[in-house]
Amino acid sequence: MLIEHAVTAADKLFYQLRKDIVEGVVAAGSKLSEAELASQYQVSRAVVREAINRLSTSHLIERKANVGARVVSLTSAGLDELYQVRESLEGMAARLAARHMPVAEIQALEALLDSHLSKVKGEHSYYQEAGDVDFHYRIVVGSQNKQLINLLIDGIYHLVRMYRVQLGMAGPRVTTAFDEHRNIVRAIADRDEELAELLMRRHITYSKHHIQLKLA
Amino acid sequence: MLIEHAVTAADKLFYQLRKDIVEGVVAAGSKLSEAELASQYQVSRAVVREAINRLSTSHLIERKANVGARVVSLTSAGLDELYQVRESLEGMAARLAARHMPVAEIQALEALLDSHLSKVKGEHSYYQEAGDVDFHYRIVVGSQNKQLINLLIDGIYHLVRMYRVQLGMAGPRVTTAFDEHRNIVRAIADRDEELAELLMRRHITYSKHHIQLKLA
DNA sequence: GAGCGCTTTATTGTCGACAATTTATCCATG
DNA sequence: CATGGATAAATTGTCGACAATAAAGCGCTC
Repeated sequence: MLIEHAVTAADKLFYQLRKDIVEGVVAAGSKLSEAELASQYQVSRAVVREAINRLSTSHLIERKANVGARVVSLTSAGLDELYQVRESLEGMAARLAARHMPVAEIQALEALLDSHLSKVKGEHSYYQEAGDVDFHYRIVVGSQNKQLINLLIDGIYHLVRMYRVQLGMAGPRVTTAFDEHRNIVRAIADRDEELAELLMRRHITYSKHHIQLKLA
Repeated sequence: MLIEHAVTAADKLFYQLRKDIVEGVVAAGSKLSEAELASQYQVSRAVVREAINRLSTSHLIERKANVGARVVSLTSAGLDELYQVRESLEGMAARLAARHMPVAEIQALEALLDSHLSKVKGEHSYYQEAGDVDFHYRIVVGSQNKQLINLLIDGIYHLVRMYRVQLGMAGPRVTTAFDEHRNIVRAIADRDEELAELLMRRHITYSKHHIQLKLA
């Protein structure tokens, strides 16, 4: 997983807030008061404002002039829209990864799946969280399209995680998702662009249905 | 075209800077000095910083901590990456527009093309600028996917325009693009999702090739 | 003369205070 | 009692000054 090093105070608060929002520590739909956050985190309002501004890049908040910022709400329609975009972009990422991903990175990805396999047998919890994120993350990077990488990694991924974390994602899907990952990597290793995109889109569709069960 | 009403001082500066960057008044690759901009536009550094932060959402600048912000540079590779993403997203927008766009909006879009047709015969300049932007804009809105709308309208569209404006876009393409628009609208009116996406993707590919001639 | 380290300069980051705007409260009026 | 408007409170927007960091300039050493 990528390590984002916080150099400035606004960085730290931004990462902290993003984490808290994704994990629901700061509730969805709640208002972000600048003064409140400033005293709570012991920083000036300037850094709070900067952190909030950056959160809007991740589509985690909505800001209105002279009114303030609110954490986005999680809705069924919102999940649909998000996953439509995600399917399109990540499908393309898988296609481009099949075209451009260096063999070294592909082998590393296969090794990652191997390490996941052993862990899946024991504890189910690890895999579906960090493991799945890491898997998708590597494929996106493998696409070698900076525009796409930014859009997904800095953008909608966090909102995706927010839906997944807060609406839960347990059950038998853990292991079936693993097989889907296997097949996607195989398609990439075979440089089969069509299949890689198809499998990735299908994988994401399954994932959406799984989340929607909780939402409906 | 959507009217973005500037309510705060940071809004105004943001829109102004975005316009200046897209049109090349502020050169691509140049550094954005906070102090310089503050005195130049007669505002405090706080609003300059806020405006610059928002520009990064549009992918028009790159910011490094403790160093500053630079306007992005226009490269051939960057154009490729941008248009790969654009093709994917706008292709999907056309597909969703064919599925969801209200008939009233479709008729308005057809009327818009009619009005363009008459103007194309006389002066070529109008159509390719505002006309084309307006056309794509309406289809994206017609998709009725907020996530997608934000990504395109507030995001990569401005970078797309930056490439087009600064690398030029003259020549015989003006009229052929008009026919492509016609066919896309027809597919949407026919609710033919597959064809709408296909034609949109092709349309964007043509557009890219046309720009690349200037860049190579 | 080239390269390294220190000092100086310039630029960004952070802070607290004030201004402008919105929201809440309260009183008057029908 | 509901409603509307004026006032008061709270919140965001903007400002100028100071702190921290990075870049530039300078002298020293080899």
